[in-house]
Amino acid sequence: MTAQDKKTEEVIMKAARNVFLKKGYDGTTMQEIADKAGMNKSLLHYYFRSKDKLFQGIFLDVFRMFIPRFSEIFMSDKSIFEKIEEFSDHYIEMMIQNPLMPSFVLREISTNPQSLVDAMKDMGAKPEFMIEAIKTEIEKGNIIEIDPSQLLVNLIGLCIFPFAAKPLLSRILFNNDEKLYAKFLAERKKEVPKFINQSIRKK
Amino acid sequence: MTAQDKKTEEVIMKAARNVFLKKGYDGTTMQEIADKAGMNKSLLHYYFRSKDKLFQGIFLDVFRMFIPRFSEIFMSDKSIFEKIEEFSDHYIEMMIQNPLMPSFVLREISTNPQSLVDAMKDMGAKPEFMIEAIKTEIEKGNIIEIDPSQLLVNLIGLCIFPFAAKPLLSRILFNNDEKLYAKFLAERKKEVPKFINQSIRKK
DNA sequence: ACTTGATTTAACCGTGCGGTCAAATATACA
DNA sequence: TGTATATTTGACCGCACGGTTAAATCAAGT
Repeated sequence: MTAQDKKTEEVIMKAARNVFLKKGYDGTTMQEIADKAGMNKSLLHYYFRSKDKLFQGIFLDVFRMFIPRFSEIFMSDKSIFEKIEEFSDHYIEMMIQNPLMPSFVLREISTNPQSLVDAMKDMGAKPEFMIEAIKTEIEKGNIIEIDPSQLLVNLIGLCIFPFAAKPLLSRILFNNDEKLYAKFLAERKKEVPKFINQSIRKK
Repeated sequence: MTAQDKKTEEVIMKAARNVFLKKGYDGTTMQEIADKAGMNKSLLHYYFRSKDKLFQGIFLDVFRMFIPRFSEIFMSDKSIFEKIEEFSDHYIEMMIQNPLMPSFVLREISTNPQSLVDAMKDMGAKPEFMIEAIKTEIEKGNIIEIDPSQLLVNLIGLCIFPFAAKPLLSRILFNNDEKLYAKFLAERKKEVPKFINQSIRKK
């Protein structure tokens, strides 16, 4: 009962996640999810009351993958350079494993951004920690003077952007050669922190 | 006749652009465009045969704004540092004027990326020029060794990302204070090239 | 075996979508 | 002014959407 219950629910969630990730909320129909899950459309409404409820669950799940190590990495006692290396490595690898996530999140954040920010805070992701960590490093003279918000956005942007713009970039840069683009992304795990640290390290 | 014609067509285009930019292709209905344009829904089909045709026109128009100065900037005989400054300044300013463009383009590129790349090439945007320009600078020893593709993606990403992620970033960093976020974006016009040039300049 | 409650199905509902069409109106020219 | 042509409208179509419901099926306890 409960076992079968969990299983059905998970089958639905998995199918819904795939379709929502690919097509976004508006582009997805309950029928398509039901087909992919191999069951009747009514069953989706039996387990999740509405398309909206189903989506909220999926979206929070996906978004949650972004959050947890955010603060953790920045609260360690390692150097800022190592933190940036760890951050880049961890998040780029995660997005290599889940390449549709960035576009999906960027696409859907405009719908209800506030609830997302609230969810973030509930999960314990406090960006102030990161801002503070950067500020401290500047005061200690370990890195050059820079607006911490600018640096933080640089770091996040450099990691996420190549995934969000993949359909264009892979064609423009590599004639749509998947292998080459995968290699390009993998190299960014080292390239991004190198690029940043070169910029902020005192000469 | 032609004058009124142009006017109606432009009214439609403008309304369509606004709605499409905000809600994307799937989230937009012909009825809403007609309402915003203050006319009958059938008139949209009279001027543009279908939702798809109307969208294609809008999208190419919007996308075209991104392209023209792309190659131009990189083909001048200025230094690579100045090119990066010009690029950042021009494109960030353009996105400040059209803040919905980045999310819109990123959202819709997955639908038919190839036709976009073709359109780009038709417009004379040859990314190879930029890649070559960077390669030359490396060979001349003006900047450090770096994969030109990586540097190019860094530049573009640093410019675009803060616009694509605005709903989240403005809340996380500035408690959703529009004025503060506008200031943050304006500062990036100087901050991005400074950040990049610091990283690639030989010590 | 029978009953009870949870799960799954098929048939259906109202709504809003993109799109069509014939009639009405405005425009231009003779 | 009359007529042909371009523009604009309102009524309508078929369809697929999200969602509901009542009946069928399944699982478990007695």
